[in-house]
Amino acid sequence: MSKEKKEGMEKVVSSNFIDDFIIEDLAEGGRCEGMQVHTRFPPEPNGYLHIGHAKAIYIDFGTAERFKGICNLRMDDTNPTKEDTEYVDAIKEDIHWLGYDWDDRFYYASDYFEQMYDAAVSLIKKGLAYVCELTPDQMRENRGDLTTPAVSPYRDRPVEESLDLFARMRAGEFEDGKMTLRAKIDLASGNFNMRDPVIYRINHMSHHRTGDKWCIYPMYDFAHPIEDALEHITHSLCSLEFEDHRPLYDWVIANVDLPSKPRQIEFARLGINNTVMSKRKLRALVEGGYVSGWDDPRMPTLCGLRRRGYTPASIRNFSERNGVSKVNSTVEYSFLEHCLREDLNINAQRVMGVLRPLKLIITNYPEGKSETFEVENNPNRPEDGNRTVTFSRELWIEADDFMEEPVKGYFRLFPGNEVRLKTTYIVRCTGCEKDENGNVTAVYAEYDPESRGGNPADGRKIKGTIHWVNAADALDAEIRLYDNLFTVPDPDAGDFLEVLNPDSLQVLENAKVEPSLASAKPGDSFQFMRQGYFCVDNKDSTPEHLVFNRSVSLKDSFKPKKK
RNA sequence: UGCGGUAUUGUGUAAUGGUAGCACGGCAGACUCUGACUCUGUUUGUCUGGGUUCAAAUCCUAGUACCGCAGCCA
Repeated sequence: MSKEKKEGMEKVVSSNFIDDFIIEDLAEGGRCEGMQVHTRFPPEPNGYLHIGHAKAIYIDFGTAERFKGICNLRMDDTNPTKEDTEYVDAIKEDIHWLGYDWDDRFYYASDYFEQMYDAAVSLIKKGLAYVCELTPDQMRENRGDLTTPAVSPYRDRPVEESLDLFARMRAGEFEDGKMTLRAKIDLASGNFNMRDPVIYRINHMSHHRTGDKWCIYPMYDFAHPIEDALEHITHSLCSLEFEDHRPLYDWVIANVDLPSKPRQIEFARLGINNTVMSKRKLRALVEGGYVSGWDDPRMPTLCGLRRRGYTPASIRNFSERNGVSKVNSTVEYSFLEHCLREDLNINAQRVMGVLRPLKLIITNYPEGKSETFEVENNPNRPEDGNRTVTFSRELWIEADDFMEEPVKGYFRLFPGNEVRLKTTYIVRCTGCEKDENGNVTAVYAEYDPESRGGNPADGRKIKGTIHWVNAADALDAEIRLYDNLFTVPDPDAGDFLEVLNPDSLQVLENAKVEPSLASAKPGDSFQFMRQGYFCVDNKDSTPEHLVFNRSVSLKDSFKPKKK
């Protein structure tokens, strides 16, 4: 769906309700006629970004992009008790990785503490703010309820007195929790955010950037509109739970002298099934040792998804195709996987890797002989060229590509059946060898020398093609297979730790992969033919000990039919 | 009981008074040196009841359900 903006403007593709509002605002006589759209992404530096943030990033940066506007990156660091500088770089890295950039517009809310203080003073002078001495407990008791108004005995404190107390709050004369600065709005409002909200609190704690310069800090509701206005943000996009805060946002904009008047628009945040997204729960997974860290490949964090093998394009597509609305919704995890497969199918090089190796011995192929074949790297991109694979008498094949007694519909290797070994020869299974427990230890086959290149001389149809690696020069590899972290679609419904999937990680120590993978770099993605997409682990893989993560399996429509 | 939101197929999202469409999933088939990819077909939907209109997902009205809000968090 595309929509025409007013005369002279570019076409906006992929319109949503936010775009519609902006189009209105930009129109003749609109709120920001003639202005450049200016948004911001304002994370609090208190944790790692996750796939839910990717949606917000897509909306903030993407909306600006569609309107040929700009988007700032701003650390919303108004609460020193929760924030740390360690997260700042990780946040920047993740945003850049996704493919977005803020040029030189990187800011901190703490850059504006002085202006915010002045703004607070101006409110006091206007009689629109007062110093309140209710303790946190007392304030809770006096908040009233749904139908009963709140009360504060300090509401009518003279301006001069509030001015004096506020200055002394800043000077550090009072201990934490002793007093607050409150906006004087409406103690009887049905919207609790308007019942004289606290806009400054005392907190004697070092801030990660301003150190000990301040011992009073502005609250989000007071700080955010000021940050937005000072940066000339035209549209402040945030998630639905701030809808109730918009009247307060607008109140601050209306009552503080500011250089611009931003508009807040709220959208629904992203939910995905079979995982959790709250910072608190992700932290519990890390700190409880249920995962190896914030970048564990099972985590929905951006660093986890990156390590898992997710590409920036797949996540951007996922975000874009989910759309933007005000409906709380939960997207199926399989859609994220689809977006990854779609990208990697086009771009990932094909290789052969055997996850659970089983020896195949071609009894009529001469011992000591070997020959080479050229294989295309990616059938979707001929320009990616070919590579060479070596074939000889002993190969590794996938254990489940052989069944001594085939199920109905099975057309891989079983005694008497013919199968093609990818790009090389057709072989007919002649039997297998078993140990004393009945486990198959090797499979025997005879090859058809006339089928070099994969096609039989007489034109007979061969249904199955299986992948293999040459035993003589195969590389050992560790392969990590991942499954959902949780066994239920909605782990948030109850105690999420109760429904952890005990089998979310499976390690295969003895995989065999083709020698071309020796030069693979950390993070490189490949399609292991007939298996799935795998990437070189960006932490644990070394040339001596290759480690691959399965990013996502290939779809598999084979269902053994029970007769 | 107050305030603010939201309801379109299994899931997500379009349609802004004029054929309810798209994507994912599912099912069936074609193709195939990946049981992949690709292609084709197919299934299922406007929260409910009234009303306005030639025509309603859309407007009006009365309900219902769900989500969020009573931090000195963001």
